[in-house]
Amino acid sequence: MVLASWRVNIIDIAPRTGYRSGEANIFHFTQVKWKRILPLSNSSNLLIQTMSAENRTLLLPDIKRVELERRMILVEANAPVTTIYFPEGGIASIVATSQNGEQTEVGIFGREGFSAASLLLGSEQMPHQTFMQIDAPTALSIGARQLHRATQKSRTLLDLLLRYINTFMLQTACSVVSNAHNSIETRLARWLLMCHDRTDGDDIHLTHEFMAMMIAAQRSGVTLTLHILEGYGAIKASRGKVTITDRLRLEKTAGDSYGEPENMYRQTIAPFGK
Amino acid sequence: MVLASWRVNIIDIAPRTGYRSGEANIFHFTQVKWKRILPLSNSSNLLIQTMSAENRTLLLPDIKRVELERRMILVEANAPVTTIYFPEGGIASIVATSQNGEQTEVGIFGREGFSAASLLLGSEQMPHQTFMQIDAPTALSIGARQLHRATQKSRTLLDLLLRYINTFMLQTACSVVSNAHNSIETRLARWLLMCHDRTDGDDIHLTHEFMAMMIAAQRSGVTLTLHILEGYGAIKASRGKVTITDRLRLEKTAGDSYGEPENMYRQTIAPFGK
DNA sequence: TTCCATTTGTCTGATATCGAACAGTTTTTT
DNA sequence: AAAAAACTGTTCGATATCAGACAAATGGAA
Repeated sequence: MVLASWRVNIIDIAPRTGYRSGEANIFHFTQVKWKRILPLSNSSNLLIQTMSAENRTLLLPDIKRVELERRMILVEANAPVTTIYFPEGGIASIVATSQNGEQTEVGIFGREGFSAASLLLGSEQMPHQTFMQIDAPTALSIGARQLHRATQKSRTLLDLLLRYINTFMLQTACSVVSNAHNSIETRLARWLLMCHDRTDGDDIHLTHEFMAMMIAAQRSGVTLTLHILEGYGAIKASRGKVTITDRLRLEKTAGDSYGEPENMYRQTIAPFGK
Repeated sequence: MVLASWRVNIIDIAPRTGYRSGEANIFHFTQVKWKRILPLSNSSNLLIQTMSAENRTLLLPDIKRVELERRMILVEANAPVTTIYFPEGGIASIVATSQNGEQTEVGIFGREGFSAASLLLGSEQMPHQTFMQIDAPTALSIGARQLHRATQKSRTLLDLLLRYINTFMLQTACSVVSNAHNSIETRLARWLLMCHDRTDGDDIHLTHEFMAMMIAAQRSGVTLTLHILEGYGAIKASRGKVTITDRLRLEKTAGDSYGEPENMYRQTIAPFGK
């Protein structure tokens, strides 16, 4: 059973439910906590940071600051989006579910992006689910309708968000290439780098099972590959956690599968990553 | 050597050059012929067809009708786009080239779309190349600057084109999934269906080598798989040509890897496909 | 017609990854 | 503290696909 907690923001009522690997849909909702609003200009979401003061002022009345915990669903598949989130940390994952229950990641975003981007491309719903993979300390949330209205009032706001969508499209395109040609080792290195860019510090809290889904591989293959990367001295793996110890070594392993979307983000939006 | 014929429209000066398989970049330019302008409302490009008469009027002064022949490059990788094409037939392919020279298709479009869509997302250049895979009888062309200006004047025009971009993003996302989990057989079936949707009749003129690149497989694997599909009675293959004889059978083979973007196009833009 | 580039058919062994299993370890729940 | 659940380490045979080769067939060019 999956509760649609994303429909409304709820204060401390939803006990964190466990999940079983192997179930068709393992991502259950979890709680959403309200936080007081700080000045938007202090937001660590890069898009909020980058936009003009006027655009921030335009959004301000409709924005709330919330906490996004692990496994919370931000966008339900095939259901209208009501709330948009601009994470101020953490990592969200967009996944497609096949008829046989297989889940495949088609993209990730963190404080450099926002959820349900395709709303701005005119579609209220998509066949993909978006959920938090790693806690966001906080995120700014705004009603879908309110955001939509703001982008109609301000063309510069729309343009900024569209530029982000462009980098996200490029990320997806790179995943097409990576899934087509790269080894598990390369894919995992690329993916760890993408997570590293979006987190503070060098620790990534995730299980092998999760990573397996993200890079479209077997769980046992991930365990094996993590050992190889550990052999290079690039990472250190422990239960539920991977620590990046030598980023350059990891970049070497990822080769040209990593970097294009990140560079485009830097060129067209704002400084990003490590 | 790749000549940048896409920079200007040229009348009958460029002899069609041959190509050798195995070269780093096998796609050479070919000729562009001018055609007289017919009323835009008669265009078989679905976006042009679908937009309001006002939006067509807005574009009209800047539009030319041209022929796009096989292997012509519509968008050069990492170079500013100057001309946008709305095909009235044929198929264009967007490919990424890795450092080792491997080419991977990240998407296709025909008369349902237009080239260099990311222009509207604010980027003048992308690391991908777009070229004609199958002749377009004709296409409507317009300067990048002119199109950009038109979308700033008309929000409804922009919205229509953004809706198309959304379906294209979904197509790319489906390719991520397909490359991750589907067999060559499934991938090829999906890809043939996508081509079938965009062509008149049931013949698709392409070599196995091309198809191999498109679905990220070996050429010999494609030959083998075509025989399997032929065994089902789904297609008939001959030199340089695949004929779809049983589309339903092909859809069965493709399973749920095919259909999502096509359905979204139908729901949000216009009738499409077969 | 003859020639030659292109395309297809068909092998081969090599190998990365799958898919599944099970034991051992750590964490959470009761 | 005991029990259950979750996670990791490791193995192993099966297999889809790779990667490369070469001959045969086709079609356009000379």
